[in-house]
Amino acid sequence: MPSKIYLTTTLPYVNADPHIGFALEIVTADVLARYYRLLGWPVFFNTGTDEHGEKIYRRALEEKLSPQDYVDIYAQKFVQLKQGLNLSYDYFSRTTDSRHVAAAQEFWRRCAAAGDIYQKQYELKYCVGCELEKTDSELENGYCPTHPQQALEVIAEENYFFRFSKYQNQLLKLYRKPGFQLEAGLPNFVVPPVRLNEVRKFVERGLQDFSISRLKSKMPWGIAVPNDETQVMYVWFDALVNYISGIGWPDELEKFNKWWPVIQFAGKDNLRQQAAMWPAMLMSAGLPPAKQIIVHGFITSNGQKMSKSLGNVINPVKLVEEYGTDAVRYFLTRHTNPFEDTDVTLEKFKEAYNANLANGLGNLVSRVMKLASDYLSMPIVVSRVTLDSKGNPSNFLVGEHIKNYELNQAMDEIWWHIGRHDAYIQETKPFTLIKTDPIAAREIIAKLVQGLADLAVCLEPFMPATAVAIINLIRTNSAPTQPLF
RNA sequence: GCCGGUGUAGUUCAAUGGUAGAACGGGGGACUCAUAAGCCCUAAACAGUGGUUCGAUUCCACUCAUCGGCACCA
Repeated sequence: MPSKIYLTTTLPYVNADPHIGFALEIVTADVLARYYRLLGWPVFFNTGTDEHGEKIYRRALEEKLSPQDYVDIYAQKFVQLKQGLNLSYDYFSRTTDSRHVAAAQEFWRRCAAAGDIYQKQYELKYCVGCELEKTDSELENGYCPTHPQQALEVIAEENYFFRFSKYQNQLLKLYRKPGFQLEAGLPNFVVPPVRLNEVRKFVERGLQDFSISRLKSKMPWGIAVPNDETQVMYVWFDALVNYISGIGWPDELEKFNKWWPVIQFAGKDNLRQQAAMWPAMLMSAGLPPAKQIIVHGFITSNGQKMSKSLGNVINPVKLVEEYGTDAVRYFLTRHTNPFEDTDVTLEKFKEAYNANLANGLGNLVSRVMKLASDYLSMPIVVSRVTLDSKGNPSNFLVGEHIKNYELNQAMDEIWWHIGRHDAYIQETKPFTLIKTDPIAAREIIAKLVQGLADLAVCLEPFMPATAVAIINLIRTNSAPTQPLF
């Protein structure tokens, strides 16, 4: 069993406000980070922002800002999530940081030294109507869907390419190897299995080398290619390197070696880049691939992708402002599917909030602590998390679900215990018993308080501030002065 | 077109070769420590058609529906 863990999210692209889908990803990673810290593991948790590339360059021009000013403003919105979502990451990687830039260039040199970078004509299709480059997947019958009358211009440009094709067999071998926290010996470099299968099928079909640079004269907003003034790195190549630059590569090798390899969280739209292209790049640079990649689904709303025009956008920052950090963390961890798409509406959020936070957890804390503060003369001394000889928590009410990234099931278990506490109060009626048998009643109340403390420990990775609030009430033997939710 | 996933109560999910469980929501009841909260009871579902089998929701085939992948948008 490893004694340390390095976790990272993908770096969101800063061409828009933080999306609820990214909030899901980073909260999931945060729960894992907090959970392993609770077990006493050294944890390094990385996140950040992806700040180069054409889209950002264009957005900056549109907003009449320099690209650097633009990304500074937008990166700030992502930095603010730390407080809003109570995130415990250790490092925030910005791909415009000078250290990252230097690392990306060194990474390029390593790949080049391995003979995996070469120059080639890259043909791109350009729609004059849109004034945009088009990819094949955007076209319908070879024409731009919005300008089907106009033929596309084909522009050839000299780019650098990465020898992806060379790594097909090594990737397939990687997909067969058991990964982390393996179950029944199954390969799990990518979780869930359906996504591992998807990327394996993709690689089996054969790999084409991909372009990793752009002409600087057309798109200057990127990291300079070493020894070529005319080219900048394509944003993908640069951004992925943050997973190693964030832990000191290449300058602080001791730190790098301590943490690498990484456990990555990513959306399903990122599968190919994260699980095929990036491992191949690492192999080329002579570095081991990631330990595991956890792939989550999307959050939809009323069955559709969120979009401004549909008016179904759920903004995580606004949700936090209205309902509080832990309510949002609660919802994202319990009421979403860890691996599939989840439909989220404000109605569902409110329903879950009322049923499970206000009427469930919040009410239970009130009723138990009211009993305790009324009838116990001093605070109950409660135990925090305790570990057995194997390093597993022994008073933790949640089984293997967190390790398996099934946060919703872990939360279901916790809420089952909350329900048991309510039922126990109903069965034993300490509020009546206190009049006839105060000793027995106080024992029941003390038991309830300890139960609350156990719940607080379990909740700590998911809802850290709530866990602290519960423990503080227990320590001072007092009922909440205002509702928790 | 090719490949893969899914289809179970109003909703979100679960289980199982011997006729299905939970949560939320709905309906009813007794109580009162608590945030008119909680507890108890209750109505409510296996997409369709065939096949294998003593017996299928569970296995197989097909149909229908639905979601995803099939490379340079990050």
